Amino acid sequence: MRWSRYFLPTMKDTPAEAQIASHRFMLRAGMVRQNTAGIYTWLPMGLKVLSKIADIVRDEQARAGANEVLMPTIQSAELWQESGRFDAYGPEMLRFEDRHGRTMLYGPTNEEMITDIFKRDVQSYKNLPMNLYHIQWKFRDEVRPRFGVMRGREFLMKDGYSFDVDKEAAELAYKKVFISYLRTFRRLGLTAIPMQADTGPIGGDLSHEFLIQAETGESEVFFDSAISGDPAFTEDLTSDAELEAAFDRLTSAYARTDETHEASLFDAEVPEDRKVVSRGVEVGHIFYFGTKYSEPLGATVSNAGGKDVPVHMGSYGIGVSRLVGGIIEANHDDDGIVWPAEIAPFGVGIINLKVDDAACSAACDDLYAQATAAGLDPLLDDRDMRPGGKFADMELIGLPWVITIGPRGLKEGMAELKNRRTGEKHDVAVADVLGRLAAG
RNA sequence: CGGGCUGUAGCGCAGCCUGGUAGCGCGUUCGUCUGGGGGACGAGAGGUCGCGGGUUCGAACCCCGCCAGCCCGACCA
Repeated sequence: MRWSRYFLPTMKDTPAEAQIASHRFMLRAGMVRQNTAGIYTWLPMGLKVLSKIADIVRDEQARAGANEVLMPTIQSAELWQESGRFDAYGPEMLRFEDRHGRTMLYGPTNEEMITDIFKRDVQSYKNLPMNLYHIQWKFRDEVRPRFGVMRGREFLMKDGYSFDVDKEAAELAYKKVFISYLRTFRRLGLTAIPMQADTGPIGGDLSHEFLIQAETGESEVFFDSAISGDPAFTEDLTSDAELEAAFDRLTSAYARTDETHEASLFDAEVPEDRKVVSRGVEVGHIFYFGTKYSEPLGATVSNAGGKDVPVHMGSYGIGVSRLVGGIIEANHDDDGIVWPAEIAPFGVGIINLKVDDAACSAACDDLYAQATAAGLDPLLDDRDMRPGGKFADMELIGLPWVITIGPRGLKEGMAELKNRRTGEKHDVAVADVLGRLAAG
């Protein structure tokens, strides 16, 4: 992409409303614009990152055996009245009427709807286990939206739902998702620590939240530092036995948010030098809730004995749009964002220091073509601007690598290659720069 | 939803107290000089001063009402 043809409006000043780093940088780097409290438009570069995150989530859902569907944002109130949640869910749920006077709502979650979908077409345990998910916009009318996309009212979420014939099978499904989340977050460049959670308005009796550490996190977190060294964070587990063992290790160690924290237990279970007290951003939340929805909504299957039983369900959320902010919270410096490679909006930035110098522009165009051919997805800054602004903008948007070409170095056939994260700079022959980049 | 604050050009802000020609920096347009970390000079464009009402000869400014946004708290993926 050539910057001159890309809608990437950067800002030098920080809008007054942005308080935290991720919000500031997302506005300054031209990723989002706020429309009204807690509701944002995603501009091209922000959307690109959002899509990359969603694609990684999809990829990992597929690996875990889940099927993607797409349910609507707008729901009828009827199913919610059947489940009893229409009255139980507070004013956070946006309700309204259509022209016929039917009560509608903008879905804050989809348990009822997926249960209804399921029950129409699945009648036998032979079709189980089943895990269906979608990635869809949700709306929760938060009293006080803040922190940009980290706590908006409209947000993109992956929500998945598992269906099993009994509690034992359902718990295995839960554990599989638990482990798959570790891998998903790892690919996003994050260590998300699973913590024992309250089950909240979704309901149920087994629940974990996944939190990444960040100064600006909304929850206070307490955990045993030994957890983050567990091999389950870095290794892939294949057998059910390995998976269950990892689940047991991770869930038996102390890791709680302020909601469930018990100081006496923390003191008793965790040696002083392994105690971590910090803040975290919740990026995932999983629940096992048994037959809470299948019973009232009549979602039953025939079991092996020929008897109809309500399905055991779990639901599994990942805050996709929130992750964009969360990843920036965990990956930035004073100058801007520092993207993890896999979700960086472009693989490399190329700065043309002097666009009206024919040789310089030719060298940049050539390098741009090569980088494109190599699948690096480069962003070429071909704007007629002074160097200072270009450097500052490039740091702000945080691409992992930046190649700078200017007339001065070009006389010697040299370009500069800079690593955004480490700040290391090297003068490299233009002909070798992509090879050097590939070598790390 | 309690408490506090703010709405003036795309962004950041001054002006309001003490009513009288709407300003500054950045950005933006054109030109010239520039060109390795947000440059200089010159010339422009851009504003129903959040909305409605009131007071007044006259309101960005004073008064009343409303709306929106932000911060702290409670709440939340």
